[in-house]
Amino acid sequence: MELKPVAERFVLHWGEMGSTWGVNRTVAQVHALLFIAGRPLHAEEIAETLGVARSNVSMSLRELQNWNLIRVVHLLGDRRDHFDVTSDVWNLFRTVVRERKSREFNPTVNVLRECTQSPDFSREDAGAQARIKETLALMEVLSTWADEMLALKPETLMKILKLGARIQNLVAKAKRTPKADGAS
Amino acid sequence: MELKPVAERFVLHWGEMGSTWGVNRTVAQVHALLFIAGRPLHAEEIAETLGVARSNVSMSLRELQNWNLIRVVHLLGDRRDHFDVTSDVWNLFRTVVRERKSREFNPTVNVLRECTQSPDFSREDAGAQARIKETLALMEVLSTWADEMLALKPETLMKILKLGARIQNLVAKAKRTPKADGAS
DNA sequence: CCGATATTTCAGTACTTACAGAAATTAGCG
DNA sequence: CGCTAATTTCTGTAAGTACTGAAATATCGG
Repeated sequence: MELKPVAERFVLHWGEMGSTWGVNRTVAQVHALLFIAGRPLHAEEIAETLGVARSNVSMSLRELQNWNLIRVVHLLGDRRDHFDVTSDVWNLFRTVVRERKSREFNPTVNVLRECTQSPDFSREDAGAQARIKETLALMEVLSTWADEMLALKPETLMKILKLGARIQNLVAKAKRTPKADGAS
Repeated sequence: MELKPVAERFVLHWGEMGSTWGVNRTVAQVHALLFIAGRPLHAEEIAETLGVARSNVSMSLRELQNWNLIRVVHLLGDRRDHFDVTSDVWNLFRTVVRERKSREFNPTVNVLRECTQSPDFSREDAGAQARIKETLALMEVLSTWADEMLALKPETLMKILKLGARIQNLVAKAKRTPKADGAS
């Protein structure tokens, strides 16, 4: 497949960002290619288009599957696996956030919990104890909040995002008239 | 400086997470050590405690300064630079989010903008054009939202976080009675 | 069940990044 | 202005990661 100029730019940029996003260049490029192609591609076609080894594509596809970003599909009369990525950016966004949370956030919450529950915890300096507790408390609030936001319908979430900082007015109002927050 | 068991666990864990957070092990360990110590440390003390080369600490401290996570302080009668990290977890959180946004998010927003404005953009498949535009639109909404949230006072932000998914009730109510969202 | 095609695994190599130790530079102090 | 302590920069090496090409395995059609 020949990429048109903007598609090529997109794929190359996605690849460059990969390292800051925690995946390698090829993985990010494969993802970008599938996203821009808008139809399922087979490994051979991906390898040719990106100019990387077939085996490298195989590994990258597996990695993308671990991220829940792609799925295998089959076309009638074609034995080859084809790979499809969601073209819904909301879905993409939510999957990435969910995965990164579980890789970059949850492990630390767990360790901090273990730290505070350890019999050795009381032997630490008072200040250190306090900072660990505060860190854990903030992370737990953020974790719960993120899970709840991820569970909302995209339209609802979008409304909240677009409201932006004006949200504070609603929160302030809710405080004055507690009934306003309803029950969940 | 001898680390007590929980502090050691904390520092080692922070170091292990470093790679998923986009910094190397030593950088994350130095940060963890300063955070847990709760007082400014000089490079020599850091190197000894962590068991790494003095020069490595120097590079790591520079990196942490690039992240706006530490600052140099001086003690009376001591020529050496001492390094202090904010012990306020809210500050830490906001700095990290701000920095990661500017490294992992903003560059892509810029490239996508350039893509859509390129004269070659119209030559792409209609579907590809649409997906790039949608991606850009979502990222711009998220970007604005994040900047606004980062600008709020911690107490306000905390209230919003604690409200969690119940926020949608306020948003729904605001829609029914538009005055409720006030003006900003 | 055989042959052809598709896919995965593996071993070696190239590339990148992290690190130590030495050398060079900077900054205070007498 | 020279001496000493502190810090940074530099160079080589080690460790880690990504990638290729080949070999092994699996899958499907006939």
